[in-house]
Amino acid sequence: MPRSGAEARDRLERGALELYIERGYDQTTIADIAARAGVTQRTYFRHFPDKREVLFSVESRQQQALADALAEVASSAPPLAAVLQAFRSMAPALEDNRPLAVARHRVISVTPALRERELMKEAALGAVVADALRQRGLSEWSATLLAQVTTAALGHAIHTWVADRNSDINDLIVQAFTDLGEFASSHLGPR
Amino acid sequence: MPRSGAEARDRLERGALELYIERGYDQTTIADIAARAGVTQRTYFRHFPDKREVLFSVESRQQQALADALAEVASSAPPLAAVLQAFRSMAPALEDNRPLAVARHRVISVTPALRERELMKEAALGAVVADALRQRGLSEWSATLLAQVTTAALGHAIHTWVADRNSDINDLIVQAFTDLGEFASSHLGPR
DNA sequence: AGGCCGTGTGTCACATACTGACATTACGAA
DNA sequence: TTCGTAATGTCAGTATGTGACACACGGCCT
Repeated sequence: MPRSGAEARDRLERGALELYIERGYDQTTIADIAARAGVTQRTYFRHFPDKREVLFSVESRQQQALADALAEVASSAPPLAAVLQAFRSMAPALEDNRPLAVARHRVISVTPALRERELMKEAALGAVVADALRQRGLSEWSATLLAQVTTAALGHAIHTWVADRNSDINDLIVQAFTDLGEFASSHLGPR
Repeated sequence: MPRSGAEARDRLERGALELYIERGYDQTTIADIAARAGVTQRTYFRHFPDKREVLFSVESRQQQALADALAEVASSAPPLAAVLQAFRSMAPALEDNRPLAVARHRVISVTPALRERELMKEAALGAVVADALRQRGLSEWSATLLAQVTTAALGHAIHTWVADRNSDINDLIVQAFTDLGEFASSHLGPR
């Protein structure tokens, strides 16, 4: 009964999120997820490499979107501003499915195994930023440093966003970058 | 043959690192590690909760050391400077067992599962910093933001350090913080 | 229409990570 | 010596993840 395969994958994603929320990640088995989607365990593992990845298909799309956004930023823009602009361009897509993001976060925040994977995805985002910065001529050191730091700031903004139901992700991102600049220049080495 | 328990734990840690390096993480089984340490699988799992944690006993000591260092920094010091000082106080301990750190990094960098765990440990370090900053009166937002960002910078410094055999971790930490301040103030909002 | 082919799926068998329950051994204190 | 405790061993079981092979559906070509 293979019509497209994408449908089964979709059912698996939705079902997994439901089950993880209903009875918790540890109390959910792959067999449960597969059953709810009307497929076999083996089919689950053909769509996702492990039990965690089923929650993170969004991230790969985000990663691609970020790479595209970074490529489109004027090369004349200073590095930090370029990253900020790229991050802000992700805001609409995020706001669009906020409910899903909140649901996902509820599970992830109480499940160490999922938190680990989330950190890995954040690191992947950082790698994308680092690549872009390298292509803009920054040194290996500077590109990686800026990428890691800005990605951490983005992560913090997103975390705050999902925790506070009347907050705007765009504002939070800008706020994070602003505060960052303020702290750095006022407390360490004003230059 | 329970002499102290700590000895077995030690043998497990050393043996695991050896095996992970010799044949790779995926090609190593818990049974292998236990056998090399002269114990049973079950004993391994009494000392470590899973296959990854055996490489990260250093991190918990670092975490404690960082918490202590943060508590000792003069409360008059501005936040970023306080964090920097605490980070620098970890330098000697790091330099002391550099060879071990390099060996560990070799395995971790080529093993996604271990990289994930490493990110988790970095996040734990970030949580310690955030706690300290909250106690210094920073808002939840600022404390977390600064903690995440500075920890990312520290992580970058350490990464560079293990990759370059004639580098000094203390210098790299200072360099990271300096560059951070420079970038932030010169490219975003000079204040 | 009929036959071919590729992709998604089911089935089976298996290695390995982890866990709970209970028995056993070493070592130190009384 | 005896007793108690902490570390270990043993056993049985569940769950994750993987390889090999067979089957089914749908499109394509002639």
